[in-house]
Amino acid sequence: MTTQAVRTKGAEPDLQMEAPLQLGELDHHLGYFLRRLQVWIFQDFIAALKEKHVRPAQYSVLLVIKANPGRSQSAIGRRLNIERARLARLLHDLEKRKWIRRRASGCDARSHALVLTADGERALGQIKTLAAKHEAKVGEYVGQKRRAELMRLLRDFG
Amino acid sequence: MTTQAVRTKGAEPDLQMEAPLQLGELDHHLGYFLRRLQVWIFQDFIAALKEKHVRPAQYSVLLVIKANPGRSQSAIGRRLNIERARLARLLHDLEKRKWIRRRASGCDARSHALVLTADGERALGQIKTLAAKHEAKVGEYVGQKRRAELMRLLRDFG
DNA sequence: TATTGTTATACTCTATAACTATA
DNA sequence: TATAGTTATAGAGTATAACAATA
Repeated sequence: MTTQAVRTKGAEPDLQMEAPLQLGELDHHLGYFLRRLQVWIFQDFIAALKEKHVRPAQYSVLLVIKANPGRSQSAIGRRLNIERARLARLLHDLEKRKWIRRRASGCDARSHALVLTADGERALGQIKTLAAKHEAKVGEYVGQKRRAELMRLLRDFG
Repeated sequence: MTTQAVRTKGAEPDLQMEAPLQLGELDHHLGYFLRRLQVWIFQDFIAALKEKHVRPAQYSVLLVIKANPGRSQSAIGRRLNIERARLARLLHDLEKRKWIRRRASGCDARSHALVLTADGERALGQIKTLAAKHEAKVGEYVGQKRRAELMRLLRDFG
């Protein structure tokens, strides 16, 4: 930290400072900046939900099942852009916790109708409380006005 | 796709339509929407750079080394938020391709001074051309105006 | 033939810990 | 003691392919 010091004209000789690193062309890539904020938010979410052992993808699946009870795995997967192989394992885990049930579809013997169990509803209630606290922290970090603008600009891609 | 049909009042009886899935509370989480667009952009980037076998993280490291020749691994890692263990392996791979060199630092025997090789400069030139085409596609997908607004709102977090 | 869901494999990325050599 | 870099391991996410059952 003290090597390769850069002396700026007016700076104290003893105060050795590193030149800040430039981003180069990275500065013109939207994906880079999206990624940086997304990672910060997901890390905060994971920390906030750690006690419940719920990851972002699991949370999103629980919410979409609650909002659309009885729908099939393929429908959920299409909505959230989760690959069916991955969703199968994710749901297997949620079923082991007794948070969801896969019922017979009735219309199509190939597909399952996904629903939350009573346990799942209860757990999701607690999870939502933690997620709301997390989202409040996001608002502080990003700024309420900027958060609202980002939501408006990004909503079309969800 | 034809089961669990929902008949809307004025719709043709034969045209069976699925009700679109609701997002539930997910609709109020900035992280979800950020993630959806970020994933789209990264998938497009990976496809665009497939022939060069360059992943987003590798690209970002190459650009930052070029913009800041001679800096240490820890400096690069801090700037891009890449963990030092992961960066060590990433650089090992770039070194195998002869795109970068780790020189002795001169000031601190523990650290390496990272620089691009002539091969690396050449490769990066071609890579940048592909990345620019990709970024143009991002502009089309997102909309030029929206892209500019997002850049402005997100730049602080990069 | 196409779709739903399952299992399996491989690769990337992330998170840790343990280790060395230097500071 | 702390930092720079390396190696190893485990977990999550992603991308495939192959398969059985059903449409």
